[in-house]
Amino acid sequence: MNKNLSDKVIHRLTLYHCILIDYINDNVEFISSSQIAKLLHIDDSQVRKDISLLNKSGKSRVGYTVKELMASIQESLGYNRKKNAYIVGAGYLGSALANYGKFSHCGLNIVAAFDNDQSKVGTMVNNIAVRDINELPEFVEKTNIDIAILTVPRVYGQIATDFLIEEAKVKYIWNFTPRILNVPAGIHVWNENLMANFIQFTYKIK
Amino acid sequence: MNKNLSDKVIHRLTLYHCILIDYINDNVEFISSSQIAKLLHIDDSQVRKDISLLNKSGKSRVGYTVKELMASIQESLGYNRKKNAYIVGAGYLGSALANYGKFSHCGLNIVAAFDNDQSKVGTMVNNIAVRDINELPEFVEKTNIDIAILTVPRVYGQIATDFLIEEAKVKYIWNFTPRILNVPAGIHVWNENLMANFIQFTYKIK
DNA sequence: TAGATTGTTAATCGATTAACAATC
DNA sequence: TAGATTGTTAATCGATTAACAATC
Repeated sequence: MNKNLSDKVIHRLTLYHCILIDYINDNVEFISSSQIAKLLHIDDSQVRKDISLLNKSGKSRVGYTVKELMASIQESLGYNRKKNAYIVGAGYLGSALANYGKFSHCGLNIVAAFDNDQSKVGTMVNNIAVRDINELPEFVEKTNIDIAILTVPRVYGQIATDFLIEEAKVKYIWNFTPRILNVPAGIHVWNENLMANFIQFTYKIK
Repeated sequence: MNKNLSDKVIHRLTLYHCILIDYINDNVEFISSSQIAKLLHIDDSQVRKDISLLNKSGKSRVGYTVKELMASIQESLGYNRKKNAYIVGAGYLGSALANYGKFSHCGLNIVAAFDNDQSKVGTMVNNIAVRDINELPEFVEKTNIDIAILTVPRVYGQIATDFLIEEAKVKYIWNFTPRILNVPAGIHVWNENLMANFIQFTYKIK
């Protein structure tokens, strides 16, 4: 649909979506911009502006229809579009992600996991087989999957990235390692840097 | 130190810090603003401006001293300040976080984990004891820890939050549940919403 | 010296907020 | 009707980028 939403708008829309899930669960039919704004500690006119970008309209005196608004956000942001991916690094974090059953709600489908530790190869995590990292090129050749979830230890972050680019034609890397990956143009990296985030979170403490 | 850095500046400084770790490991003595900027795909004058906020100065023709710059960021952002916290919800994700040994690098010290599942209570994850959630109020009374890492299933997110606020005087919640928590003013929530982030990450795909 | 890099100001750009007419 | 809420414009605010003198 509309592919011109800014990163900030997209981010807020995902938060609105979270709130809408609760409203659906509570069987509430309508929601107002000020209700959303209050939960997120933002301005209500911003909420209305974001929603107007979806070409969705609300009702005066009533607000927005919860179900319609949720469907609209899902449609615009691609919640229902299936995105196949594989995990690289089947350690604690990789396994936790593999065991997180709810990723299907945002269209993420984890198809396989890879590791170089032979004691892990052949095991299963939540019905996902852990395979030898050397099988990755062949796997990608067959499946054309280009999203990697990178959960290797920090020291292997760049080496694994180089391997993914050269041998597995990766295009999207969801990076859980606490480092900045050096990648050529055209490869998209999203950093999920827990340590950095924690610093930001607790910056003001004490 | 300087407590007036904006969220955006703090975020970029944490990324610079990641890069500096690599430079230290590679025994490189100096780094220029354009080297940092290139890795992060941002403007080099922005890097210089951010660093100038630390009251740090570089050397013309040479750049910044890697060690000094890293120490300065750590000092300003509180990497070395110890922050005790406990985990609420010892499931896969909670356990993965407990097993993540490197949190000490950003000053995070996970002291305990709590769960309501009696089959988990009494077990250990990475030398951290899993305790009964009902022991939490007493534990907080003794330790005065006010940072909670919330890794319960989505449905228990708000209930657990209410409990933490009312019974455990929590002030900071690192929220890993995919929902918006309803909290009174004065309680700080940092959302680590993996599903929302994945949507944002893959928005432009296809 | 010539050349590379910082530090900083001014210009630009984008995002948020305020305000209010239109609507039901 | 009176009142609450949307939709949208204009005003404000903040963040990024461009430019360049100063430095070594």
